[in-house]
Amino acid sequence: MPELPEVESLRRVLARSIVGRTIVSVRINEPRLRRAVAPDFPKLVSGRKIERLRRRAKYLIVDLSGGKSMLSHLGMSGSLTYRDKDFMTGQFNARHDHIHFQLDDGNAMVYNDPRRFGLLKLVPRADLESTPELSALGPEPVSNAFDAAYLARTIHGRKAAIKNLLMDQRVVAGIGNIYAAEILFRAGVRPTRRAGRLKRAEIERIVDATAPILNAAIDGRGTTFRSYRDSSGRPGDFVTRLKVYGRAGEPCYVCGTPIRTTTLGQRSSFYCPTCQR
DNA sequence: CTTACATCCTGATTGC
DNA sequence: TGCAATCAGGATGTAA
Repeated sequence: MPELPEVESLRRVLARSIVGRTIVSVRINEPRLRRAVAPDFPKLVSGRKIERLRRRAKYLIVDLSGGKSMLSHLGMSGSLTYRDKDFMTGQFNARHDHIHFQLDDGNAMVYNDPRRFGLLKLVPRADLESTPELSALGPEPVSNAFDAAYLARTIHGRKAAIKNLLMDQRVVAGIGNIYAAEILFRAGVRPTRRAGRLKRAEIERIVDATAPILNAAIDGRGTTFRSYRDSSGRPGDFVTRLKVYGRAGEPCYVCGTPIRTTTLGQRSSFYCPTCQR
């Protein structure tokens, strides 16, 4: 379920505990994720030191000693949690704990994913940019590369709904269903609008709304709508600041009009029919 | 190239 | 209460 803010929050919290640690062993309980984890994964990861944690879009990249990086994506229901050997022992439901990373300080990191839509693979660091998962990604939404000129050029002539294109990782990388809804509310643009018909001013408002929404979500350590937890098991706070997502029928905070819901690209969409045109 | 849609899978919630 | 239908933060592969 994680979008960019959840993965970034995870990266920041997890980094404090695991950077500098060495992975002494890896146990695979269930290799069948969206694609199967390679059988030689444990052998190749064991003995490697964790040098750095990075994020690209919704991917977490764990740089290991020896020149390889672990590329991970949490899919809809994945989580990477830090298990303190003294503090958290026995407090977790171990169901769906698919991959267990034993660290040299006695603590552990566990990949848990009920729906198994996630990804864990090892990639030579030099090949990261060309690996299929990352090679076609659009710009980071919180970066200078994502500006009005870029977005205007990219969606020019497109007939798809703007919300679907904001969630298209090739257009801009890291936005999912929750934050697409929130960004469009802040921009005052209805999610169903055909992207190619947007005026320049509307495109500018979308771009201008993006970084504040995502940064505020990161500050709140992400959104816990149903089950997201950060690496320490703590829920995110941004749910209390959602303006439209999950608020069908409730009054718009700006104008009081009931929030509406509709379906776009098989995902539910929320918007204020008054504030968003 | 673009768009629409099914599909992978389990669990929580909703509706009758 | 019980059970079935519906929905869930995502990405991809196929077809049109």
